[in-house]
Amino acid sequence: MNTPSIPEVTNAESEADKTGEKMKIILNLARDLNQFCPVRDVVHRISDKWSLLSILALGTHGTLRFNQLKKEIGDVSQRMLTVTLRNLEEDGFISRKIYAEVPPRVEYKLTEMGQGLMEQTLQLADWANKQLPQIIASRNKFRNLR
Amino acid sequence: MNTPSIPEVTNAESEADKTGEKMKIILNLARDLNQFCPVRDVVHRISDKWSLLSILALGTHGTLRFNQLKKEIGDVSQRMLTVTLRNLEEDGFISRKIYAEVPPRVEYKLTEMGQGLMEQTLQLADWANKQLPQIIASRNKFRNLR
DNA sequence: CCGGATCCTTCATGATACTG
DNA sequence: CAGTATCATGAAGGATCCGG
Repeated sequence: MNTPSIPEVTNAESEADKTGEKMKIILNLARDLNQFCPVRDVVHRISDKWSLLSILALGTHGTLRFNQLKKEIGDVSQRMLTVTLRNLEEDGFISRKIYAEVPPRVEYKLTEMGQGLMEQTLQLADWANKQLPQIIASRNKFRNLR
Repeated sequence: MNTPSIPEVTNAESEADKTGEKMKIILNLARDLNQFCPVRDVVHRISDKWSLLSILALGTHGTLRFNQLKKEIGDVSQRMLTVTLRNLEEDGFISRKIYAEVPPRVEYKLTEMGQGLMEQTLQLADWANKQLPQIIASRNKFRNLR
């Protein structure tokens, strides 16, 4: 029905104000390491080796079967792709549809929330790309000082 | 019954376009696992156990000495905090100023890029918070189906 | 006070073999 | 085709001791 679009928060001026608010929230949430921390949780989910690639592949192609996805990603083992997909499914980022056929067929696609996650990730990616030269420079500088 | 607010489709087309562009970029970058991948790199940097908390603590307090930072975070070991700070420093997210005194004093603070990283993280955190109920619901549902 | 060096534990990843 | 089961391994995290 509705493709999740990004709300108009990305204003440079109001961002400073909102940053303060957000900071309080995340600080409280991040501090309680023993409790449920959504931020750490989401970061952890996308930080493993294959989740991002899986999400991006599904985001690009819409719907993929297991082996299509495997081929698309390339060097992922069967086991790790299964694990990755289960985790993403568990959190509701992808949906899994099983067809009772012979041979079996299973189709994966992003849920609406999964698309939201992808967009968040793309924003971060966008930022990361812009910082890339500076990061590389910083690393080289750091190396030379040691 | 508070579903996370999904904005209406205001400018779905331009957003979709932008997303498509970004996707191509990140896909190419993410695919070359052997090469340098800024996205994976940044995600990896903030996904370890203490980086986020360190960044947030410094973002909140501006400048902190080592033990202040350690106390602020709470349950981090001396070693891991050192490692974390070195990594963040290496990439240029924090700066480290050493005072040649006895006893030694070292002050840490976010660089400009570090503040940018924090803001990116806060945006992700904001999104994660909104999705939290849905994620929890999905997990419970998943558990019950097994 | 800050942090390097060492050793140890735990967990994610992966190679391989097997199954409905 | 799409998994599950088992075993091996390497990296991350952590405890502890040492040093400037």
